[in-house]
Amino acid sequence: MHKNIQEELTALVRRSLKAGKMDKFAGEEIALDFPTDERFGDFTTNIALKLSKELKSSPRQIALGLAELIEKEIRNSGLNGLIAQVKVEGAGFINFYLNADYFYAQLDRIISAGREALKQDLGKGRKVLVEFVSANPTGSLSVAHARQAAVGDCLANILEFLDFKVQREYYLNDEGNQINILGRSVQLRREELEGKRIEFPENYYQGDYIYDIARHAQKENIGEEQLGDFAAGYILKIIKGELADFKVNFDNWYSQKELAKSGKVERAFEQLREKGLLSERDGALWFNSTAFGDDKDRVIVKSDGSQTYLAPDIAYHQDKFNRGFDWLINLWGPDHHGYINRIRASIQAFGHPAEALSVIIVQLATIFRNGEPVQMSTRRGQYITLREVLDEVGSDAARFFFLMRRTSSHLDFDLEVAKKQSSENPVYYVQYAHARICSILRSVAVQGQGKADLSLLKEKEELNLIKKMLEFSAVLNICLVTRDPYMVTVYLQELSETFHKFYDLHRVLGQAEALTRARLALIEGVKIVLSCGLDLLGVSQPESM
RNA sequence: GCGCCUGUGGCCCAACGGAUAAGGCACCAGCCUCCGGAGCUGGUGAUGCAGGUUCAAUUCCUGCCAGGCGCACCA
Repeated sequence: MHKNIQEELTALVRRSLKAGKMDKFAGEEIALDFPTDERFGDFTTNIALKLSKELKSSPRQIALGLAELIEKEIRNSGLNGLIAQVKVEGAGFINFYLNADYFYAQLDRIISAGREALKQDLGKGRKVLVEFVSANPTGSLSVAHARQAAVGDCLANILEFLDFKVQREYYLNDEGNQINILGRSVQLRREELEGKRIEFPENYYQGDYIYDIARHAQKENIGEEQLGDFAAGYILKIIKGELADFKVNFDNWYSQKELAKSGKVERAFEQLREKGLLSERDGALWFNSTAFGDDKDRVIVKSDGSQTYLAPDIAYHQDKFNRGFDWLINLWGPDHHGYINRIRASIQAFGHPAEALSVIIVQLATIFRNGEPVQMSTRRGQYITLREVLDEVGSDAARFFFLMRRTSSHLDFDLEVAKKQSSENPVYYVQYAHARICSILRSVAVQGQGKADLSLLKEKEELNLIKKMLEFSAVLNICLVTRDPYMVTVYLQELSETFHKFYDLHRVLGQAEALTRARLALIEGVKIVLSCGLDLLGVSQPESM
């Protein structure tokens, strides 16, 4: 019951508008929000402010009139016991104050149903493909990939929680120029190990791991032609290990090599040609992407007959749709942002709506140590790797930190702060709240006999805690709309803070039995929400620390 | 030159167009005979500049200033 109070209140306002002969505004979008401050009730609407111009009346006057109608509607509907008061405040906001019973009922729902109570069926089973990381198998994953992995995995978790059917995919660049260079790099190192004099080009892979691969190639007697594949396979195993330790699991690894073999690229070309979207100029084959708003047309087959990277990519994205996905989410680094328009043009060329592709540009993370940026240089193979971050701060802190800022913002990641086990470190702040709750629950010998009387929770801090818990669903909604999971980290810190404040002022144990039981139920509810949120982030929920 | 991201107290950073701009660090003053002090309470202190849209702008638009990144028949 009253699973979605926001919707009910929205309908209520709409009915009131009609009752006030303001039918023509009833179709208007009515925002019912959590107020910015607890003093402004439990829900608020700015509809009177919005209508004031058209109605040529002051917002306060409109609000007062509308509030009266709303109160009448409330008396006529079943919401009487739910809404305590409707007040016009500020410039003309209409604020709803709910009865505590509503909050007790909601808390009860969470305790009884657990995590299920927090789910929403917004996705309705829609199939969505989240493609992320997709790093070339030519070296260990960098911190840039790490952030993409954290964001992509967390976003996928949230979408799944909201009833989308999600597949996590890694596009594997397992052939082409980079793999050739990788193979030649290994070949040269192998010759070097055999005592030959070599000259190692600057654009070859410089890292020491190339020697390791060369040694294995020696031992296994790999032919020069197979070296690229061998090395890529070797590195792919390393990457998979790094991702596994980062708790990121892909459902599918999509091989570019197999895509090339499948004939799908040629088929995509044919279809584009039929649509008149290919042209030959200067000895090259171009995709007329300007037809769909791109700045300029793009080459897909170079004048030397070889394909550009765009060619398989067009076929790849078309294949995503052919596999039944109707929403594609791609996470790319900022260096790829110029690539968005041409890929979007390609999906439009095949008749898909532009919105079917969402590209999330994951800004870079700079690693700091004691406030000093740590220098990176991919050229020498000396970039900071995911592995190093994991070894130093662990998966929990790493995931939380990578998710702590808006994805479109640069992120400063201080290794020393992430290692600290103190209040400076938000991961511990949140996990500590969870562990504290578990600790209390542990010290209760007998639990759960008899139903808790939640109406005993009358303290401000107790009600604040319930209200905060109920915001969780709205937070996930924002994550969906903004396609950015970072709000979850902000929310979990707020919920933890609300809990710590409650804990400081009120004792759970040693109260009158009925009150203790009610407070145990309360913190059990907090535990469910905290645990759910941490789980969506991919961060563990320790029972003790 | 074009495009993208970012400018909020000494430092880091929040606010799906709303009400008195939220937290944290640092600094100052407090709180454990009591469920975990990895916690809590109080204090000082902020929206780069100039216009515009709006009942309302940190948020949207334009211009400028500053920082980061990208602009291939590379991947």
